[in-house]
This record gives sequence, C-alpha cells and structure tokens, in this order.
Amino acid sequence: MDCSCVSDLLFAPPALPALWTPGFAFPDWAYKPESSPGSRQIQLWHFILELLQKEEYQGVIAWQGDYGEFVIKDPDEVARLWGIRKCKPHMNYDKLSRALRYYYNKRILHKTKGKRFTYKFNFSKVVLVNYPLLDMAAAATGSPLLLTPSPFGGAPGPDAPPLTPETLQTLFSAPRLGEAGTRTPLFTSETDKLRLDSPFPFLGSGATSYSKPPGLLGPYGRAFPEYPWNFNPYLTGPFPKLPPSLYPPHFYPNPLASSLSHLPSAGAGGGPTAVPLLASTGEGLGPERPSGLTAAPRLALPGAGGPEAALGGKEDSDSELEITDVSGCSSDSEGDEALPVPPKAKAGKGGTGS
DNA sequence: GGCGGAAAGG
DNA sequence: CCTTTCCGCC
Repeated sequence: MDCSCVSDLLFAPPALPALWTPGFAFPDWAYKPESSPGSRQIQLWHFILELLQKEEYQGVIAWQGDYGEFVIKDPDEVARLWGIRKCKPHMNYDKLSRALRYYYNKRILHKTKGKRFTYKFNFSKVVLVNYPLLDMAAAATGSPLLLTPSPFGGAPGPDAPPLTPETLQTLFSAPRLGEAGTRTPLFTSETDKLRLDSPFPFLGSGATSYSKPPGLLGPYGRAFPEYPWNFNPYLTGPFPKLPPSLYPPHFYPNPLASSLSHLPSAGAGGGPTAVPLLASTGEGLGPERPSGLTAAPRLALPGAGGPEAALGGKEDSDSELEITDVSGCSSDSEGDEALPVPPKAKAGKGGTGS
C-alpha cells in the first residue's frame, strides 16, 4: 500500500551528528501543520528545497542568481529523484514540471521566463506557510490567521500591499508566545489573514537582479539566535527557517520525544539548543554579498559548511543515503521495467548546459 | 520548453 | 488538497 521505499528505510539513523539538532530536523509540521485531515506527505517544493540545500546536487539543481531563483540543471535527474521519493518510477520532467506549474497559482513558485528550467521561489509564502509560529501568534492575537489564505480562486493578488522583509523579520523575531500578541505586524486585524502575496521585491519586479541574500537566511537570518527554542513544533514556535533536511517522516517518529531525549541541554524544553542551523554563507549578517552565485543561497545545513567543520572531522554526514533507488517501492505500478537507478547523482557535471 | 485543462488517484 | 498522467497548444 504505502510505498516503502528502501531509500526511506535506508535512512537508518546514522549516528546523528553531534551538531545535528534533531529537534529542528524536519519535524512533522513540515509535512502537516498539525491536525491535517488528510495525511500530508512530502510536497514537491519541499523536495526541491531539500535538493537545493545539498551540495551533492549542485550539478542537478542549484540556486542561481536572484533571491529564491534556482535552475534545474538536470531535469531528468531531478525528476528521477522525485520519482524515487514518491515511488513514481514513471516520473519525468514533464510531469514534475506540471506539478511545479501548479505552484504558480499557489504563489509558491514562479517561472523565470527566458531561462530554461529556471524557477523562483516565493519564500515568504513558503516560509510562512510552514510556521506554526504564526498560528500561535494568531491565536494569541485572536486572529484565526489563515496561512493558506484565499486560494487562488478569488483571492488576493492586487490588494496585497505591505509585508516587507523587515516585517517578516519582526514576526520571526518574536521571542515569546506571550509576546506574540504584542507584535503581529503581519496580520490584518480585520481580514484575519496574512497578506503574504506581495512580499519581497524580488517577486514584484519580476525583472531581475536583486542581489539580495539568497536562501532564507537573508531577512530573518539573524533573528534566530535570539530565539529561545524550546522547540515544540506544534505549540512552541520553532524557528523561521526552512527545515534543514528533508528526511522522511520515518526518521522522526517522535520528533520531540526522541529528539529531546538526545539533547543534552534540551531537557524538558528548557534548554535552548541554540545553534541556528543557518549557515550564514556570509550574507545573512554580512554587509553585502559577493554576488558570486557560487557561494550563494544554499540553505543552511548541518553540513553545509559551518557546522561541518565544527563537527571536527565528521565524515560526510550529509549522507547520500538520501534518495537513491526505488527498488523498495511497493511495486505498485505497472510492473514495468525496474529502474537501474544509478547509485547517486553525478555532481561532477559542472558545465552541464551552460 | 513551457503552459494549463481535464481526469484520476491517494 | 496535492499531485500524477495525458494531452493539445503556443
């Protein structure tokens, strides 16, 4: 019934990197707000983000230029990876891209026209949509706060005014729940809903170069350190960052319980685990970015560069054990050819297209 | 390649 | 609701 990809099982909890704070791994809330009727499983954009944050896949998909803009260097590969993840052996770029296209309306993605295989994330949406923090804030405020506002049917678009990076940051900086009510810049008390439709300039301009700090680190990057995470994905606001890793749910049966038990200082949610996984590539707090797309937007990862070093010679924890093969898929489908599925993506292809 | 309708499935 | 699959169209 369910596709038990071996890949999933392969994710045997390797000794979690010391720095790996399980708490914010990629808890359930990333997949479902909390009490979602239907079981929510990984969504494509989650997956894309996951790929994007991993160095191993730079040859396949990578951030490119603008804030939130990325290019799929190897569409087939990405599709295959996605297919593996979803146990859809017949996945291909055509289908994947269709799914991507549905994001246009949802305002999660945009197409960068003129550039092949290039899309752009609407981070404000992506981020907000994942943050229970907002829910709390809303609750405290007394505003229902719809994170998934009027869909696209009769919605927003034009009337969406404010919401600046600062606003976002402010919101994200919200230190405590009790304080939440005090600051809810993002909410329109009347509408009871968030206006995250026209967020950052990088969307509005549609034009181009906004050498803004890529990744999600930009605006709210430095907001984390201050945040006392007694993380409680569901109740206590986690943090304004996209999950560092997209491990399958199996990986974290009980995100909280298991995580906390492992945390030395995390006791009963009293110990701030600190360590914002945000690997400020140097732009988060930094004055300006080198514009070098190379060092760009990669999301912070426990092994993205900063922490890795701190691990003190930890082997590539990044563990490729990620998506690899679909051999374990419940052969549901058409029983067609089994994918040979090469072990891993070849990140060696730097000069793919251009 | 990229778009979006339509139907189907989980 | 979120894709997956298929497809005609540009």
